[in-house]
Amino acid sequence: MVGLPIAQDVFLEVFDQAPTQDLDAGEVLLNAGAPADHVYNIVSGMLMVSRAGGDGRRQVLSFLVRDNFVGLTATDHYFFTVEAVTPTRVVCVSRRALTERLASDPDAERTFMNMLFRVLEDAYDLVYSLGQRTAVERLAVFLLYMRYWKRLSAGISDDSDPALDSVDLPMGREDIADFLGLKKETVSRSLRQLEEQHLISRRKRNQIHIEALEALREMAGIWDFASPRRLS
Amino acid sequence: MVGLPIAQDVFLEVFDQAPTQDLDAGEVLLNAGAPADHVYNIVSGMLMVSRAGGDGRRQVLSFLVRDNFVGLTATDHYFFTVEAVTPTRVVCVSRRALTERLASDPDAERTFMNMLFRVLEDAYDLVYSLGQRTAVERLAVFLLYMRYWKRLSAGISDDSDPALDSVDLPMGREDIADFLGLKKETVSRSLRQLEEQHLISRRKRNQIHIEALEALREMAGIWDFASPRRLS
DNA sequence: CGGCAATTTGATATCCATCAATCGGTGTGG
DNA sequence: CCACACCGATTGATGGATATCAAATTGCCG
Repeated sequence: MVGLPIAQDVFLEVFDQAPTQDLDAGEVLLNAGAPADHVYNIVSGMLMVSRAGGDGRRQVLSFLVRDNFVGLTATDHYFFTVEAVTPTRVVCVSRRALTERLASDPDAERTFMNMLFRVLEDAYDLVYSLGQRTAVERLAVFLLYMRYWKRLSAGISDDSDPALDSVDLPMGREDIADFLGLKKETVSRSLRQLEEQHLISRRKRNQIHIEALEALREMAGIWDFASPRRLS
Repeated sequence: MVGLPIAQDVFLEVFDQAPTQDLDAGEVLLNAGAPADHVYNIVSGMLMVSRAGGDGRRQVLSFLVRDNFVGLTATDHYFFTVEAVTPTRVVCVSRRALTERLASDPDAERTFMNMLFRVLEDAYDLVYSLGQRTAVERLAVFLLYMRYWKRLSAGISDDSDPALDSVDLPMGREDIADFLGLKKETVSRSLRQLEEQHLISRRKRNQIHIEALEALREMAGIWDFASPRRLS
């Protein structure tokens, strides 16, 4: 539905000869309310999925990177908006084509359903964060997710690879805030707080050096999550 | 995975000759960490699904009623706890049996996947509530969900049926609080506030009369949700 | 180098949490 | 049938975390 990390081998075939589409940073891929007739797979870059209330409030539901999947819904209209955070390339497949592929290939269908479960687990992780965790804790979790996404994007298999010591934050503070149920000022202050505790440091505004990974994990309380494997 | 409103016709067959199990109020059906070898379907009563952090914090993920489905995960261990809110009867099927049924019946599999999407939409509704809405707004949403659940449980098809003017809150204030990311005192005060605005009234402690349905919907902002159909 | 937008920082306000009674139903025993 | 005790809910008083409003600052791009 919203974002599915996908086992490449299963779906490459469907997406292989599909047309690609390039998006600039900030460009909208699809809008809430539009007919949900296509699904997309990310080749490179980063997308942001969000849902807007009628009164200007907005909740960011997820950030998606390479090999994630976006655009599937239970109904025939999207109920979320997807836009590019960085320049992004996607491949585009009609919903029908995907459905047919799944119907004709039980293996693919099984894999697909497992991915749905993973997305659901991610959603519940977010629920736990928003319902139970403090601002600094949410930021700690977020940074670990960014680290994981970087690992995915770069295809790094070794968790202790030094390249993962720093992570970029390509999205604005307000996007982070709307993801974590905070305000942008609070995001700033919480980052500062992590810095003062020497868990992170910053040279450039949007690049975070992780100084104390284990302490950050401690603060994030990742063991309270369904998918700690991905954060550790 | 956590709670799936299920199209009865598709699954009755699997669950038909399955053994039933009765739970008292407060009794635990399954514990986080246990091997995930069974799935359950609710016949009557209400279950509560929750996830506990290592430090005593707890997030209630959902309340489930008749025909909802519980116990499926992507991994081989439950990562949530399920307990009965009211006396509850469930039917119990081994995970293998369900998997086989789904593998052999494309229709069932399709239906099942659609239900997964619905669960996911519910999870994102909760994310929106926790991230963006105030305490009173969350209570308003919660009451509308309770109304919907009552409608499901009682099998009422007409949304304007006067039986739906009142809803029971069989769970304690603390359970509601942990579902909505609040504290029990705030739940009390928010209910009082809804009462003072004449949106609801109370005769018995756990029975809410909905005095102004449309105003309550307004306050809940249900149009900001993925599944407004179910709340209206 | 200068201007602009995003971020950070500061001061204050608000909402919700916390801590502490009190209330009110419910069940039990006299 | 009433008195009492218990437990959850409510209410009250206060505190703390985050939001809000308002500068300053930074860094980026022309």
